[in-house]
Parts: sequence; structure tokens; C-alpha cells
Amino acid sequence: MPKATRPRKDRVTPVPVVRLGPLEDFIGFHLRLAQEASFRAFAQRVGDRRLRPSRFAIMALIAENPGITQTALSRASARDKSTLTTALDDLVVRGLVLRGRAPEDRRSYALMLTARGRQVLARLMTHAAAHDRQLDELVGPAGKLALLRLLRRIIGGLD
Amino acid sequence: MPKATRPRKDRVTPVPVVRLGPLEDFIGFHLRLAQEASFRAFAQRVGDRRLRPSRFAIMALIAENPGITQTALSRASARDKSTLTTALDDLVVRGLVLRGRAPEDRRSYALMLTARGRQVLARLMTHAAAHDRQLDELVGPAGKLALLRLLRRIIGGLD
DNA sequence: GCGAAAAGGTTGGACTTCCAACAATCAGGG
DNA sequence: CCCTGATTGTTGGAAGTCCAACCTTTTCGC
Repeated sequence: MPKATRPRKDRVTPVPVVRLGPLEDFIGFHLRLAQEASFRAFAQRVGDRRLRPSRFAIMALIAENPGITQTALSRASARDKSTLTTALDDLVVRGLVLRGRAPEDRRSYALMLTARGRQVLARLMTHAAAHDRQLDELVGPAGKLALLRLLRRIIGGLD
Repeated sequence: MPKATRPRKDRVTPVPVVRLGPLEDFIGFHLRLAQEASFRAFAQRVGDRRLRPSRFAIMALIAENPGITQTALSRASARDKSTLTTALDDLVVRGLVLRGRAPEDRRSYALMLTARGRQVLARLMTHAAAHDRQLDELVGPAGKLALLRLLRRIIGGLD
């Protein structure tokens, strides 16, 4: 076997060592770093800057719950309803989402995907699945189950 | 005493069930929900809206690494360096952080906490510790270790 | 029915954040 | 030395986000 190139492990990049101190053991800090890394990887995978993870979640939730209201969508995606107003304005203008009126409650809208919205979502879903597989490989199958279980406890316990 | 209005009848709040579909199993989606919940609980605990989790992390990292540069702080906190410019402007104006010049490299600054910055950080740290204990109780001691281990794998694996 | 409270959605304002482009400084090869 | 490229930090622009206030509509107690 030719020892052509040395592994990059011996790289002498002078990345300064930063001590984390108490942050080393804080769950919240690590949640933020992991979420940031995950979103960045997802966004990079998709490429289109107008279809970031939040838009994907919105569309996926509408697809699973046709006729959902903006407030219900707000709760499910953990975003303020005013945030959804502008996001949905954008998705409607781009022809991906329909804001139908709900006849039984004239205050609310009934959200649905357009045919083109379903196409775009399908493409995003393949990226999301690939992204999730990448995360799966990092934590392993047992790790994934444990991770989801722990995250759900935090999500449900802090309401 | 003003006329008492009777409280409304306690009714079972009809929180609409939202189906998550594929999102049910996506790690990234749950990371975001957990981070959002944690962030919100921390902010509520602290109260002061000008000392949110990101400011806390910045100050904690400076305290652990006196003389750190903005770029190193940017990497450690996973925030763009331009984000740190404005955040540090604010902390400096409020007398919590010092931007000292680094004599050996006149491009960079050497960040340090002021005495008042250390006081403020100490107060934030008690809130952070209480917050983390709350998370500990949700996941249990073994769960915390597992969670940190899994999150670190994701953080390190997506670079 | 009536009136007050609650709920759905929008608007305006303030922050945060990223990215791209830039100026100043440093490092290395010729 | 000098030129080129890399690094550090700032600026400007765009987008995302929350909160508080508000309007409309619905619900509920009386």
C-alpha cells in the first residue's frame, strides 16, 4: 500500500482552543449548537434560500393537515402567528399555498397546498429524508430513538 | 371593589390534534422545537429582555476565555461574526464587556468582561443553572448524559 | 338576545441573524 | 522587499422572529 498522502488528522490548523466552562454541561447550549448545525446542513442541501427549514415545516404540516388554521399551524411549528402571516403571504404569492376561507368560522383561514406546492414539498421531502439519514448515521439507530424520546420530553415538559 | 365578573366555565380546551406526518420522526424538527422551548423557558426565567440566551453564551465564553477574539467567539457560539459586532457593541455600551486591542495582531480585539459584566454574568449563571436543573429533571441523570453525547455527535459531525 | 371575554389574524416596531462586500492588517513566496 | 492571499472586523441589505396593540368574529354567561 502506498503511503501517498497523510491523513488530514495531522493538519496544523491553529484553531484556537476555546474553553466552554459551565456551558460544557448545559443542555440548552448544546441544543442550540445542534439545531444550528442541522439547519445549516439542511439549507445547504436544499440550496434554494427561499425554502429554508421553517418553510419546509410549514408546508409539511399543511400537507398533513389540509384545512388547518394559521393559529394551529403556529402552535405546531412553534412560531408566532404573526411570523406565519408573512411566511404564508410569501408562499401564497409564490403559488404554493392556498388560503381558503373557512365557512364555519369567518375569522380563520383554511390552509391547503396547491398542486405546485405539493410538487415542491415532495422535492424538499427527499432532501429532508436524506438529511435525516445523515443525522441517523451520526447517532445510530438506537441513538435516534433515544434522542427523539429525550427531545420530546423537553418539548412537552416546558410548555 | 368593582363588580365581580364570574370566571368562565372551565371547558376542555379543544386543542386541535395536528398530525406531524414525516416530521414525527425527523430529528431536525425536534431539535428546533426543543431549542425553542428551552430558549423561551430561559428567557422567561431571566426576565430582562436584553439578556437573552445568546448574550449569556457570549458573556460566559468571554469569561472562560479572557482575551478571546471576536472570530473565535463567533465560532464557539456558532454565530456570524457580523452578528457579534452588534451584540458586542451593545455589551460594551452597557459596560459589561471591554474591547481591548491585541498588541500582537492589530486586526483583532481582545475581549474581556468588566467587573460589572462579571456581576451580571454571575446572576445569569444562577438562572442558567436552575434552568438546566429543570431540564435535568425532565430527562433524568442518565438521560442528560445520553442527550449531551448525542447532541455532541451531531454538532461535531455536521461541520 | 346582550355584553363581555376569548380567539383568529394582521400590523407596526424592535431585534436578531445571516450573507456579501469592504477596509485594514498579517503571512508567505519569489 | 513586494505582491498576493488569508484573516479580522465592520457595514449595508435582506429576511426572520417576537411582542404588543388592534380589528373582526365567535363564544358564553346571564
